[in-house]
Amino acid sequence: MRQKSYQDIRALVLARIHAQIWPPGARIPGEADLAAEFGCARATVNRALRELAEAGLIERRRKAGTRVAVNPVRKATLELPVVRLEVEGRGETYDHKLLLRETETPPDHVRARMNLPAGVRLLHLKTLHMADACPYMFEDRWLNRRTATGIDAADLNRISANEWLVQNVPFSGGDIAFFAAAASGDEAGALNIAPETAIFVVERTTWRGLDPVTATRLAYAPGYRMTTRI
Amino acid sequence: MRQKSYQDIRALVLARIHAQIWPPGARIPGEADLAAEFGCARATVNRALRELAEAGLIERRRKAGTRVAVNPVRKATLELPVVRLEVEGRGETYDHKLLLRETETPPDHVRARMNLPAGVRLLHLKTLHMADACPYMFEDRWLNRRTATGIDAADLNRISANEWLVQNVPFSGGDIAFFAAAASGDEAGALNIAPETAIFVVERTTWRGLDPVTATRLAYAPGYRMTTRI
DNA sequence: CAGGTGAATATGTGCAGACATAATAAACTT
DNA sequence: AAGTTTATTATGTCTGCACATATTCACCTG
Repeated sequence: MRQKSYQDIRALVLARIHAQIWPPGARIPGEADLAAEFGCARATVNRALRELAEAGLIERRRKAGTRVAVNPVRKATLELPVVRLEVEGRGETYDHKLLLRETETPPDHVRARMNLPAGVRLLHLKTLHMADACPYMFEDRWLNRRTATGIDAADLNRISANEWLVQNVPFSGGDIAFFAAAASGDEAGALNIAPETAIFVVERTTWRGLDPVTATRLAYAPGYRMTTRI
Repeated sequence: MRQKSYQDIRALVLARIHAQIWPPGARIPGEADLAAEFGCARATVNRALRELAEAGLIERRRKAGTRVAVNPVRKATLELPVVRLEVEGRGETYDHKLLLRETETPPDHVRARMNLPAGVRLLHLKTLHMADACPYMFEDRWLNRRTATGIDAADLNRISANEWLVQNVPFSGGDIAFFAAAASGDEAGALNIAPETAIFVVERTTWRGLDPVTATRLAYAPGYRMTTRI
């Protein structure tokens, strides 16, 4: 290891933390010191430490220095791909059925989530996503035509609303919630399971600036596991 | 905005993507060009674009250049703090009860998750975590004494195993799964709910190098929502 | 025309130096 | 002694330059 990369430095620092040479809470040498010790530029040390800080393993503050995190808040990154790619990524064939497409007045909890005034009418979609011809996920979506312009011209039997949106309506942010619920009659019927079965639910609201784009409730068929590594 | 920071550049590029000046799939100018246009160093542009790439909004390849992602795989980062901090962070008072502490032979599925040979005996812990004196989460944990050395000396009535581990056994990685399940008798009893109620479950296995440290199943009380923003 | 080869090019990373900024510690004042 | 100002210091970031590396594309060759 003649020339040291920032990844090498990161690994070296991580090793010392794991070996408890620098135990939790301890202050580690400054960037300049480490650069001198490892024989590289301070910028290189900086990048290594910055990444470790982003991962929650160390805490950095100006003047105060860098210390090993006492309660390392592990950050898990979940990838939220388009459903089709998620299914195809596992080698299964994807398909979807549009079950409902109506303009309706949304229930209050949806209206509240989207921060819209009373009386608005939204496009309501219900879609069943399938993997290898088996029910995979039931999607209940409310769409704001003001931000999702062009949705009425889309052929949602060919391309799912999910996919149409990511490709056509760039959004700036969103809220996501994951929880467990007992399957509603609607969901049980679509997924072909008994009502009240425990299912994994994802609720997502996306925004374009301050304007809501869409609010969705994704009900996954029993057995679904969302996984990641840290 | 006399001097431009990498955050400014990032925002400028993001704005062009949102405004569809650079639509999905389009190739954007090279770093050198952008640096010239924005009047900053290439390194600054590089950092801005690197962060956007990490967020999944653009895709970069050497020689091929940078293009706007067609299917932006949104990455949600979940913070997984120690239970106590999660509860206290919401202004509730935390408490926990150690319900079981035995050395036992783990069931096969646990043994498989931890990649351990048949016949091993592990420390088995059951803990009920509470928020404002109400059952909050039931934790079923199996611990490997080889990696979690010192656990037998810990006073797990004062500090939860969860917290003892993060502070004493640095781990190098782990697998996490989130899913919904019907509450088992054990879980229903501890959480004081009806059996078969839909609950949110997190299963985590952590490793130190190639050696397993612990395998846990966290069963959250009904109503629990794991949330984040993207 | 198939297939290999090498030049061209965009990103990836390293370095040294400089200044900016935040937070602490020390000095000073009232 | 308490509060305020000032100096110090470690991290944060920018610049300009250099070289590394992965691809692509054009070209050559059989």
